[in-house]
Amino acid sequence: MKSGPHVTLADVAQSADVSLATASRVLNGTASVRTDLRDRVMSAASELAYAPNAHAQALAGGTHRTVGVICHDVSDPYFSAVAGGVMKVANGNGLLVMLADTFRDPDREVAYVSALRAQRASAIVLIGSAFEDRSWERAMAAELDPYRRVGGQVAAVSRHRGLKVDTVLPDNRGGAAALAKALVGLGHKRFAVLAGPARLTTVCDRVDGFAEELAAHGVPLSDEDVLETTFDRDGGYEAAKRLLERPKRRRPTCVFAVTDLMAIGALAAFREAGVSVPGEVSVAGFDNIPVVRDLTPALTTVALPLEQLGERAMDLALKASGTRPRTVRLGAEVVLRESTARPKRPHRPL
Amino acid sequence: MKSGPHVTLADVAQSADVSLATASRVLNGTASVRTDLRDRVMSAASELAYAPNAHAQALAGGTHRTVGVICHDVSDPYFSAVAGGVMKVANGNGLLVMLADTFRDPDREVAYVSALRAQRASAIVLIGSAFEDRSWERAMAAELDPYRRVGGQVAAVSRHRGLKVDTVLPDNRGGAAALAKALVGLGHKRFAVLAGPARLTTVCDRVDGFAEELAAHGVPLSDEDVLETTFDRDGGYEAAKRLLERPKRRRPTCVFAVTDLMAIGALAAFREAGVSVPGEVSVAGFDNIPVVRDLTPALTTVALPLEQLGERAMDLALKASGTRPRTVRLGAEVVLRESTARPKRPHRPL
DNA sequence: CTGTTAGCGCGTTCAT
DNA sequence: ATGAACGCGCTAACAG
Repeated sequence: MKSGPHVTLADVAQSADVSLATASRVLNGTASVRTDLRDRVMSAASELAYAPNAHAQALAGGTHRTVGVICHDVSDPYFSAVAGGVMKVANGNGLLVMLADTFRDPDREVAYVSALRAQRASAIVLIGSAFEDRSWERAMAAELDPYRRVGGQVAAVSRHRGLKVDTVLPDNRGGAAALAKALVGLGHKRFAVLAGPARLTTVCDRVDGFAEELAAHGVPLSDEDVLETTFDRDGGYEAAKRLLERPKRRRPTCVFAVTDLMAIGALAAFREAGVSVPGEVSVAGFDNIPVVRDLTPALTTVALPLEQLGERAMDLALKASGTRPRTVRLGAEVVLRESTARPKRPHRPL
Repeated sequence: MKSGPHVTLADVAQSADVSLATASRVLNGTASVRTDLRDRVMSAASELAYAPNAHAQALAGGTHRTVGVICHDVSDPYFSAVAGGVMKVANGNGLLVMLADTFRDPDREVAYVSALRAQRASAIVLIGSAFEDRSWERAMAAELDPYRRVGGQVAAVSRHRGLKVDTVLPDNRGGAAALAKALVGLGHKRFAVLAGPARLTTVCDRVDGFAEELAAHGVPLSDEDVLETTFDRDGGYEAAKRLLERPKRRRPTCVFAVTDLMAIGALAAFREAGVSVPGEVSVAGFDNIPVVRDLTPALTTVALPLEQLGERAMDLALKASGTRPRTVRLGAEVVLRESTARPKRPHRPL
């Protein structure tokens, strides 16, 4: 911004005919000041529409009331719900938040941490699943470590392997396992999983938890039954289309999409193809984003306390951590709705 | 943040055995410096994990690379889509954005502008419908005017009566009118409108546009056919419930919810009550948030270019405005889908 | 209770 | 090409 003729504290002080210090004191309520001076300063400030320079305040050792939030994609309901939780407690604590949207670009994520560090944000909250990538972790750590060394707080939602940060951990594994169990209990024996990029820890955890539970029940899940696609609605749509290309007898009776958004895409694909859900195929998602209960059929999913995820993360970031990174685990709960049912033609074991 | 022992430019300079000025020059590429010095500074900086103090930079007259965005509610798909657009172009211009969530509290909105002003944000983008409220407008103007006087850029999405700011204006009125026309064309003669708080300009524009077009076709819309409720999914649900309390013959054949989210709530209420859509009642929304095409029945709505709304607003905020506030109008387009159909039992005029 | 003054970390003239 | 010094706007010691 091409610094216009900003009104400064000095202007206010002069206009009120008091010293700089006095003006500062009344504006900040730091110390008591004679009433008449107080009034003069206040009216001068409002007269001049004075706005303190936060940069100068910060520099002079005043407080930083700003925290940073790094989010994969605000327009994804999952992330925006979590971000909402973060903002709620930030708001409650009188904090300003700088919300960065990385558009799912790992590099941009690192760049933003750097920028937030420059801003001297008092805390940084990382929202979104981490990338399983050595060099990325190294780059991230190179920013985060010095930041924390000078007192910066960091908290993350989801598992970040290499980073030793406070984290709020939804039970991806357990939730997926519980879902698998419920689905097997319904009688399904032939599954497909619509998975996102394997480098995302969230994807791995969910797929693994699901697969292991299936295995525990003696239900196979071959590699070709796990379709990797993009981590969004269109990914789910596309993967479901692929499934539909298979001959009917080789199709699964139940499809687990690792996120609700992907499940929504899958539902759309099935509807277009005239494949009835849950008549011909059951569909389940994960997250329980607000809209899925209003779908037809309402989506079976694993419910995560989305807002809480954000709230707890901000909580962690607000109270200085002691020695080791803390972990807050939040439960996941299977919500059976209409998109899943007993399979029509139960598969016999081969 | 309790200022830890931050690494400063001076530290880097000393460690590299050069002057402060030299260190500054290489780090900013401001001027050419001898290669060996350059290298020494660079490695010292990286060795010490130096992060420039953005506050000091800003204060010293350097550039501000941060803009502010004020958003009603990030977890509402409409706002998050628009916010996504804003972030996209901010990102593209190397800007850091401070995203504030007001949780639909008008006062908080003013408070945030004040904070952003203190941060010397180079631009402020207002996302969300304005409040038709004299004293609110006054308070807002009291912050905005001085801000712009010193070169601050302001842009808003939606109509803000009292504020003379650059604005991106979706065609709420025209879109609603076009929708009304289409619905009348389908044969509907008895409508209900699920409206949000009348103080929101967006609500007014949509309701008025709809009502006027109906009137133009000789279709009445009495006051009791416009149900005021909250501006969210639950509001739509609740209002639809109220509709269902009426005796069947007094029910509308078509319901227009002023936002898609409200329409989703209404759809849920009808489904619960066993009222078929569009069999017994047609439902239409407004906005075309991503998920509505995936509903069953897919929702008829008025499509707004949500991301573009944000993009254009950021564009406006980035290029200094000349004299008078500019207005960018963006069209709205009716998208007929399955949630609307010809009424089963066309009403005869009384 | 009030005013004066010394930095906070950095960009930027000025000399050199 | 490099270095010394000033000032951005403000808070927090220190005097008075």
